Amino acid sequence: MTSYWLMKSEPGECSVDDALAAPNATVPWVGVRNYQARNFMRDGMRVGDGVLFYHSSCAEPGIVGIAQVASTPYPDPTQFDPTSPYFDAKSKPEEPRWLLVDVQVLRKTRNLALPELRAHEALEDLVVLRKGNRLSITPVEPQHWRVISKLLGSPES
DNA sequence: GCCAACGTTGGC
DNA sequence: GCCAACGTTGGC
Repeated sequence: MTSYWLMKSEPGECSVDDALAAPNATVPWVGVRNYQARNFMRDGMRVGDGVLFYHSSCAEPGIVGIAQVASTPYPDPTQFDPTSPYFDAKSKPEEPRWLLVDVQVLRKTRNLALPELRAHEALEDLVVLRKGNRLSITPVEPQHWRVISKLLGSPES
């Protein structure tokens, strides 16, 4: 059973264009340091799950691409790198605290920005639209995925 | 820069 | 376990 997710990335860190430029349009989703978000990657995601690629902390936050989960979970290497902003001194290689998955961009879309998302009643309960939501990874209900796919103009399941 | 909302930390 | 203080996220 395929699940769907929304994953936030700051375009200054890794934009959808950056991801597209990577080999196989695939990037390791480094830097998640929130347990709930980590647990979604560790326990919830399967290879092939649908991903909405979202730009956050930028001029026009919104959904900018369709992607998929492209690996099973594995340790985020940046947690062991003292020069990385994501370094976590309390995490040991024999017991990694932070896991990630690879994400492959399938296609770039127009920017389906927040005001447009909010304008659709069918997306009222989309987790990322909920007030105070700060989670960088949130599950997406199948009906929300369908609505968003349609808005993005894809021949989508 | 502001601020609401939430997560984490640490004293007790 | 409680909770105040603090830090972070992220839209505006």
